[in-house]
Amino acid sequence: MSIITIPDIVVGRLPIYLRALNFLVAEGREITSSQELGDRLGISSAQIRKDLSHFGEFGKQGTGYDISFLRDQLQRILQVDRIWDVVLIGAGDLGHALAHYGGFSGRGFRIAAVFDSDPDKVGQPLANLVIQDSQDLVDVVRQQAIYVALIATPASGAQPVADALVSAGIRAILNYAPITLTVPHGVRVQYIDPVAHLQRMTFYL
Amino acid sequence: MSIITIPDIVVGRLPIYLRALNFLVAEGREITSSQELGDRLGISSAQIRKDLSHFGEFGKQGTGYDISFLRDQLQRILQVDRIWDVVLIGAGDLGHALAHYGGFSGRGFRIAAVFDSDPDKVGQPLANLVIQDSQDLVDVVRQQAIYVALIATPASGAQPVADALVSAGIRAILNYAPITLTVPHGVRVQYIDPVAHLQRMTFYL
DNA sequence: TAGATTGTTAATCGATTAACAATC
DNA sequence: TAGATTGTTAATCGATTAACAATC
Repeated sequence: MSIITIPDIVVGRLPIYLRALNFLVAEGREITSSQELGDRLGISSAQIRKDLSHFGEFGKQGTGYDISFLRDQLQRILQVDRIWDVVLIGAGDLGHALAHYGGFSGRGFRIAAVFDSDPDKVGQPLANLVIQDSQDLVDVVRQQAIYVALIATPASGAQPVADALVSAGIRAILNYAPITLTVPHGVRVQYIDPVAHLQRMTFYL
Repeated sequence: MSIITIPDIVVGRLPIYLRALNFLVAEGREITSSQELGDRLGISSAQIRKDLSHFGEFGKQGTGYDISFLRDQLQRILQVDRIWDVVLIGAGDLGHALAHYGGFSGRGFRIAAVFDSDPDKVGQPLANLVIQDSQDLVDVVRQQAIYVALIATPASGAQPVADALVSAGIRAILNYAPITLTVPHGVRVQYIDPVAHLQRMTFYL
């Protein structure tokens, strides 16, 4: 038996390729090349071809890639040729910004429920939703069969929320709280910490 | 002549180490080890020791690391033992969330100016600032000697804004717009695209 | 001292790139 | 056909890990 695994670093570049292809589609372009794509993204053309070769043959020698076709293929590979319901925990400023963000739909995601533990917020409307009580988080996530979560709570609440999410069946967490989460094997976590990104740059200034 | 360069991937982990050390300080802890730090972060102890060894010797054999001391050293290395003024462009939902975010101060940053191109927003207060006209962006950034920027505009505006920022002397850009920016050598860019992070995880679901 | 943990070396592992045959 | 660009191989490059002497 042979298990073929795709390097995670390759998976991480696919959304960037997809984003660029959508941009090219919006520009009205029909054909591109690994060279052009690489120039735009600051990635070598060889790397793009190698990355794509893990999944199949999507181009034509001498011509390049049909942009719409390659986009469809990447959407399929990343499983965003469907819409994923997402649960949002935390209805503070960041939660509000995420709830109003127009960029999820069209790229495979929809915020389907919002939770907060503040009694003053529970019951209030947020975008097209109503803020629910965090006490009901596990039940609702389980019942609605939601597998993707955004954590937008203060750092102190993030680990307990993550534990609850995992027990409710969540499989992917995007964590905005500036803390490293501990989750069981099989649950994926990505982090967004703007300060960490800034600090990575000030090193060079 | 020999140029010793630190791998960027190492620089990228330092803010994670720093964050964990601050967490340990908050817990009242005084000493830690590469083993404990690695367990918390999901990183091997060897990697942590190797990363730190690029910058000096910060530990004691048999004992480990003095948490406060190592934190101070990392702050110095990352140059966040000072406060960097940051300019924020875009006063939409995300801009509001960033302006109100309490996590910048204490980690080396302070939003010092906010800009938007919408005449209805210019002049309005936002957190402890007043939204300024994007037309004045270059002048203000230059005069206040700001080197770090947050782009929180729609995708369509991000590249022109980046061009203006570069001409104003900005050296580090954290870009929330879902688009790859083209900037001159010497200007650093980091990206935050929540959808890209989510797509990287749905691949595995 | 005995036990523990660092800093560093060398080996391993994995990712990137250069190059080119295949072919549109 | 001539020119262009893919997909793939092999070489290079770089990052991670295992192991251990040094030493607190």
